[in-house]
Amino acid sequence: MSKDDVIPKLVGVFRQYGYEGATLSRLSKATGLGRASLYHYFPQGKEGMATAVLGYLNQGLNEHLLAPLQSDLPPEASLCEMARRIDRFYAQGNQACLLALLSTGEAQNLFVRQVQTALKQWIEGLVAVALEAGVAPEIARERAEDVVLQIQGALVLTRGLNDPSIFQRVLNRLPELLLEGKAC
Amino acid sequence: MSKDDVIPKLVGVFRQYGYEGATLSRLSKATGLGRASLYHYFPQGKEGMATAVLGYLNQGLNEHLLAPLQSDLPPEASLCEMARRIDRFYAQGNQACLLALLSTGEAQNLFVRQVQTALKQWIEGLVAVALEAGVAPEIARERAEDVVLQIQGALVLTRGLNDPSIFQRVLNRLPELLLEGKAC
DNA sequence: GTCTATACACCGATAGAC
DNA sequence: GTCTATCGGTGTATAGAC
Repeated sequence: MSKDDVIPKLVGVFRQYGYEGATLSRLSKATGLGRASLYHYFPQGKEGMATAVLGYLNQGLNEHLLAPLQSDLPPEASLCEMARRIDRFYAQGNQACLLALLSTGEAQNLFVRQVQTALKQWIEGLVAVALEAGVAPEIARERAEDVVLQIQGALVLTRGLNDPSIFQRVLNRLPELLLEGKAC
Repeated sequence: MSKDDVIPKLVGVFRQYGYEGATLSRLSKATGLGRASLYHYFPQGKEGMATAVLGYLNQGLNEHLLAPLQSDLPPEASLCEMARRIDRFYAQGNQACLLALLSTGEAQNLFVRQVQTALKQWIEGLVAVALEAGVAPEIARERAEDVVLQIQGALVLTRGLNDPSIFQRVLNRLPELLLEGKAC
C-alpha cells in the first residue's frame, strides 16, 4: 500500500472529529494499519497526517470543485455544476468542512497558512467566474467571499439545526448570489 | 466562591479550545481551582461543565444579544444594536461560536438539543423583528436563518483568512438583510 | 470547599522483531 | 512495510485528609 492509498482513508477521520479528536486509534482503525505503520508513512506523526490530508483536499478542491469554473460552460452553468459537486462533497450538508475545523483550537496555529491558501484559491476561482460574467471587480471579490461564507454558514446551521434544507437553499442561490444582475 | 462565579471562567476555555480541547488542566488553570474542586461544583465532570457553559451562554444570548430586538426601538435600530453587541461578544470575529464548536466531533451527540434550542431562539427573535417590520411570514423565517447563517460563515472566514473586515461587512448589512424593502 | 495523592485509560510516539 | 510491545505523558475521574 502506498502513501497515496492511505491518505484518503485518513480524510474521513479528520473531517468527522477535527484535529484533536482524530486520535491515532481512530486513524489506525480507519486505515487498517497499526500505529507504528502510520509512522512509517508519516514520520511527522499526526501533524504530518493532517498536513497531508489538507494537501489532498486542497488538490481535490481545485481538481473537482473548482474545475467546472474553469471549463467553457457559461458562468451560471458552471456555478450550478460546482454547487452539485459541493452538495456531494459535504454529503448534503452533513459533513463538516475541514478548513473550518482546523481554524479553531490548537490546530489553528499549526495550519493557518494551508487553510488560508485553500480559502483564497476557492475565492479566486469564483472571482474569475464573476469577472468573466461581467461583474465589476470590486463587487466580484465581495460576492466571491460571500459565496464561500454562506456555504460555511450553511454547514454550521444545517448541522446545528439538523435541517438539510438550509444547505440546499444556499446551494440553489449560489449562481444569482455571484452573478446577480449580470449575464443570467 | 459559588457555582455562578465559576461558570464565566469556564466559558473562555470552551470557546477557545472546543469540547475536546477544553482539558481539566486548562479549566483548572482558568478558574484557579484544583481538578477535584471542579468536581465539587460539577459532579457530572467535564460534560456537566460544558452543559452549564451552554446554559450560561444561552441565557446571555437572550438577555444581551436578543434584548434590543424586544425593546421599543424601531426594527432597524434594534438590529444595529444587536450587531454592535455581536461584534463585542465575538471580539470582532476573532472568537469562535460555541454553538458551532459543539456541533462537531464527539460533542455533537452530547449537545445537539441545547445547540438546537439556542439557534432556534436566536432565529425566532429575528423572525419577530422582521414580522413587526412588515416582512411576509414565509420570507421572514428564511431571512432570519440567513442572518444567523451569515454570522456563522463570517466567523469561519474571518478566522480562516485572518481578515476581520469580512465580519464587519456582514454585521453592517444585517439590517437590510433582514428588512430589505420594508420599513427601512 | 479546597487540597494532595492517586487510579486507570488513552494519548502520541518509538524500538525492534519479522 | 507491518507488527507487538512499550515508553513517558496526559486525559478524566475519585478517595480521603484538612
